[in-house]
Order: sequence, then structure tokens, then C-alpha cells
Amino acid sequence: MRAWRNFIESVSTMTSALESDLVPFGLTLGDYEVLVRLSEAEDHRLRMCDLATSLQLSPSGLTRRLDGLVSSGLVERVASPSDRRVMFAALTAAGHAKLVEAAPDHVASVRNRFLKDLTKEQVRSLGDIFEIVRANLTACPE
Amino acid sequence: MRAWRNFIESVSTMTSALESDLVPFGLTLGDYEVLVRLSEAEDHRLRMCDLATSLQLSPSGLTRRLDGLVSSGLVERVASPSDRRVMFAALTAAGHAKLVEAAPDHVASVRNRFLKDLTKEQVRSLGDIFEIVRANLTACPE
DNA sequence: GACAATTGCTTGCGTGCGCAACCTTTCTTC
DNA sequence: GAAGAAAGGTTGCGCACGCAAGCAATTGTC
Repeated sequence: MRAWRNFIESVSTMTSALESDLVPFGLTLGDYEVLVRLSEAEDHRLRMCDLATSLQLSPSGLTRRLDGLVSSGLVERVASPSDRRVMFAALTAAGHAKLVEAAPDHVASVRNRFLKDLTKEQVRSLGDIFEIVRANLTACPE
Repeated sequence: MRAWRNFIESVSTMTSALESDLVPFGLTLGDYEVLVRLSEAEDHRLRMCDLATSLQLSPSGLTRRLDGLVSSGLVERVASPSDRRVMFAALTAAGHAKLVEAAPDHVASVRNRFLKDLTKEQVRSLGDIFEIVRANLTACPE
């Protein structure tokens, strides 16, 4: 339970800290996650629904989030030729540039806020632990 | 970075899982946290502002959350006699009963979703890690 | 080959929250 | 002790999100 309480508290302060570290770039943490997912995808594009599940976001949530990124010119919607239901979210050049600009700062932020005072050993065991937790969570969806 | 990605993903699936485990009790995770804080406080009551910081919630956010709990009869607002600015949030008998009813299930939920497949050693080190992280976070609020 | 059933995405609607503005009460300073 | 500063809480507004409903396109079934 001690682990739990510290954990909960850490999470919320940490995310808001990371959020504010992204403000100078005009990004929100959610936006950043979108850019990362797209940059890692083939051709820098993903189907909306795949992106939604990857972000653990509802379809409508993703639609709205993309609206913002599209109007900022970082992402564009591209219709699929093969299946006219699907829309791709595609990273624009500006979007890619924005990610390249923001990423180092963000990574440094994570290290600084999160991993700073941990030993290598602890970081490693953290990785192990959350691999197990994630596996456990995806295993029992009841 | 591996630690980080698994971490982020775990957190969001876990909280939504815990959230849904509380639905049968008619509680949200936020509500539950309020009840816990109050039950641990002296006389089962806390000043609004103390409760807000404890929950890492803005003043307005707390006001709204309390509105719900008050209209459910789980919490009541009590004016302070010594300082007429402050309002106490006080646990009602019904609120205490509700917490007693929901707590075992919730704790089991946490263990099941989170700690289930971890060794004692890992749980211990998790506690250590987030104690450090939390200390680090509160130390550098810049 | 036509008519469900399903999939993919988008639009009302409600909710929960933060921010800024406001009112009230207390503290500070002179 | 009176004027200004500060603290405690509540309200207007906007934003992000989930849910349910809806529309378009595709797949399945006979």
C-alpha cells in the first residue's frame, strides 16, 4: 500500500510537470504522443482506429485531438484509396519538424523528473516491473 | 525509455480498470479518494483547501467534486466556528459506511490489477522507487 | 446479387476539471 | 484602528473526453 500511495501521487504530479515542460513548444502531452506514434509508423501515417487504440483513446476523443493538430498543420487527414471508410492521420513535414524540435527536451524532462535519482539497477527493475504489470493488465480484461 | 513506455501505458489502463471496479458501489475513483482522505483525518473532516492539495485538485475542482458527494449524502459541508472563511468537508455516517463497504473490494482490485504477478522483492523496490521519485518531484517544482 | 451485420469515423450531449474573476473574512502594516 | 494584502471558497467560461447516435462504406449470408 505504501508503494501504491506513492505511486498514485507521483503519477499525477509527474504528468502535470511533463505537460508544462511541453508548453514552450505549444504542445500538450497528448499531442506529443500522437506525433510520436505517427513518426514511428510506416510512411508516418496510421489509420484513425489503430491510432486510437494505441493511444487508449475513444474514437471521438481522437477525432477531436486530431482536429487541433490538423488546424496547427502538424498532421493531415488522408483518405485511404483502398477502403473509403478509413482516414489516415499523416504526419506533415511541419509535424515531423516539431517533434524533432521538442523530443530532446521532453526526453530530458522525463529523465530529470522521473529517473534522476534512481540507480541503474532501479531503472532496470522498473522496466521489468511494468512489463509484468502491463502483461497482467492486458491478460485479464474482465 | 522502455521503463517509461510500459509505465505510461500501465497507468492509464490500470486507472480505468480500477475505476470500473468501483462502479458497482456508485463511486468514482476521485470520490473514493475523497472518502479515504476524510476517513484518515481527525474527526473525519478536513478544510477544503487542505483536502484540495492532498488530492492535487484545484479549488474549483474540489468544490464540484464535493457537490456530488454532498448531494449523495456521503459528505457534508460544515462551517468553521473559528474562521468564517473556511468550510470543512466532513464524512457523514453514510459516507463512512460506503467507504467500509467499498474498501475491501478496491484494495483487492489494486492487488489484483497491479501487484498480482510481482514478487515481494519487486513490490518493495517499487515502494522505494516511488518514494524517491516523489521526493524528487516535490523538491524541484521549477 | 440483395439485405443484414459490421467497421470506421464524425457529431450532439453531458461531465469533470483548470483558470480567471469575484466575494468574504482574516492578517499585516503603518 | 484603517487601508491594503492575502487566504479560503464559489461561480462563469472553456477545453478535453466518453457515450450514444448517426452516416458511409465494406463484409458476410443466403
